[in-house]
Amino acid sequence: MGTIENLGQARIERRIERRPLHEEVIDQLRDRIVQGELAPSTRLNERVLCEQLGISRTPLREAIKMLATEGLVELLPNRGAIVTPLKAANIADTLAVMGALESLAGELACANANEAAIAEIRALHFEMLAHHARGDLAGYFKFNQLIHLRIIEASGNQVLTNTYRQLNANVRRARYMANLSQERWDAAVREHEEILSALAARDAARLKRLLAEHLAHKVASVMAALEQSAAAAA
Amino acid sequence: MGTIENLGQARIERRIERRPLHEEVIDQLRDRIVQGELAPSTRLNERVLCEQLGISRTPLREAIKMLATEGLVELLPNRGAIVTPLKAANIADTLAVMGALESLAGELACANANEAAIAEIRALHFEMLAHHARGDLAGYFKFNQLIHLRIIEASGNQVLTNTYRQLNANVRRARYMANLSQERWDAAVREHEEILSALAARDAARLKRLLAEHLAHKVASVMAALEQSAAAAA
DNA sequence: ACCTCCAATTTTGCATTCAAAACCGGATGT
DNA sequence: ACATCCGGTTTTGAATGCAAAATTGGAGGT
Repeated sequence: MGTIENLGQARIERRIERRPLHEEVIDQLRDRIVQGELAPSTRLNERVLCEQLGISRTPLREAIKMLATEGLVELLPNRGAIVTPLKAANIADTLAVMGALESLAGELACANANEAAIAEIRALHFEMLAHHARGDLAGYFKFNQLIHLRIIEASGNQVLTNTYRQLNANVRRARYMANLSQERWDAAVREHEEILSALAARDAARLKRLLAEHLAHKVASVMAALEQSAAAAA
Repeated sequence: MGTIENLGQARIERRIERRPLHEEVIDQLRDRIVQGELAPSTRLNERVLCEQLGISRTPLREAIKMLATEGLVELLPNRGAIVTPLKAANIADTLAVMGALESLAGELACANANEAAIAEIRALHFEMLAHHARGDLAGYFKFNQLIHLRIIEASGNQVLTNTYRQLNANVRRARYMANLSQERWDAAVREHEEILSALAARDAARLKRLLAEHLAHKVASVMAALEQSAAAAA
C-alpha cells in the first residue's frame, strides 16, 4: 500500500470525469428511442446521427451495437440498424417476464428493504399523488416508473434490477399509446396505495399478489393500445 | 478438381451470406470466456486479440462493447476491458433471477409446449443419462444445459429465453469449479427424471416446485465452490 | 531500500479513409 | 405500361491513422 497521504498532492480530485463518447451516445439514443422521438422501425442513418451528435461514426456504431444487445435496436447486416419495431407479442412476452421479476423483487424487498428505502418510496408515492391530483400524466408516469424501479431496487438484487430496467426500456416505448381512462388511472393509484402498504407491512404474499394484479391491468391496457394502433396502421 | 464443379462451389459459397465480423468475434470471445480460457479478471488487450483473431480493432471493439452489455466483460474507461470477475454475490443474484425465470418457464411450458418439444427433451434426457452412466462429466453438463434451455424454450416466450440464456452465460463460467460428488450427481439425475415427468404430465405446480428445488441444490453447490475458491485465493 | 518523478513506450479513444454492398433513377427491351 | 438492367451515388463494413491517456522502467533523492 505505501503512503496513503500524498504530500504535495493536496489538490482536489478533478470532478471533471470525461465520460466515454459511446456512453454519452447510448444514453442519448436510448432516451430518444424510449421517448418515441426515434419511432419504432425508424432507420438509423449513421451519417445523419453523427452530424446531430457531433461525433464520428466509430463511437456511434459502438453505441448502436450496445443498443442492439439491449434489444432497442435491430441490426440488419449490410443495411444498418432500425429501431426495434413494437410487436404486440414481444411486449406481451416482456411483460410476462417483468411480472416474474416483480414477484421475486416483492418477496426479496419484504425481506431485505431497509426503512429508509421504504420511506423514500412513500415519498415518491406522494409526489405521484400530487401529479395525479393535478391531472399531470407525464409527471405521474415519471414517478410511477420511479416507484416501480425503487421497489425492484429494494430487493437488493443488482442483477434483478439491471434485468428489469433493460426490459422496461422496451415497454416504456409503448406507454404513450396507452391512453389511460380517468377510471383506470384512479384505479392504478389505488393499487399503488395497497402495494405501498403491503411493502411497509412486509407482507410478501400480499405484495406479490398486488404486483401481479397491477401488472395484469397494465398488460391489458398496453395490449389494447397496441391492438388498436396495429388496426389503425392496417 | 473439375472446372464445372469449382464454378458450382464458388457460386454456392458466394450465396452463403458472410456474417458480420463483430458477430463472429463476439461468439468467439463469449465461448472463450464461458469456457474459462479467458479467466475472470483477465485484461483484454486489443492488439493481442486482433492478432489472434486476424481482424482489425474496429469489429473487436464493437464485440467487446456488446459483451459488456451482456455482462461478461467490464469496461474500464481509458483502461480497456477485463473479463467480469466472478463475485459470489453476483452469481447468487443471477441464480435467484434465473430461478424466477425457470418458475415462469415451467408454468408456461406446461400450458404451451407441444408434444414434439417434450419428446425432444426426453431424448436429450436419455443422452444425458448415457453420459452419466459412462461418468463423462463434460458430456453430461452439455446435455444438462441443453435440457434446461429446451424447457425454457418450451415456454414459447422468446424474451424469457433470451434473458435466461444471457444470465446463464455468466453462471456457466463457475461450473467447472463445482466439483460434483458422485452422490450429488446421482441426485441431480434423479431430479431431472422427476422434472421430465412433471412436464410430460403438464403438472405446472409440481414442475415449478421441482425446478426450484433443483436450482436450490445448484445454488448450494456453486456457492460452496465459490467460497472455497475465494478462500484459496486469499 | 524505498519512494517519487519523468521520459519512453504502450494502449486506448476517436476520427478518418478505403472498399464493398445496397440503393436509386433513368435507359432499354419486351 | 412494366420489368429489368446498368451506371452513379449513398451507405455500411472494416482498416488505418493520430492524439490523449495510462503504463513502464529507470534515474535521482531521501
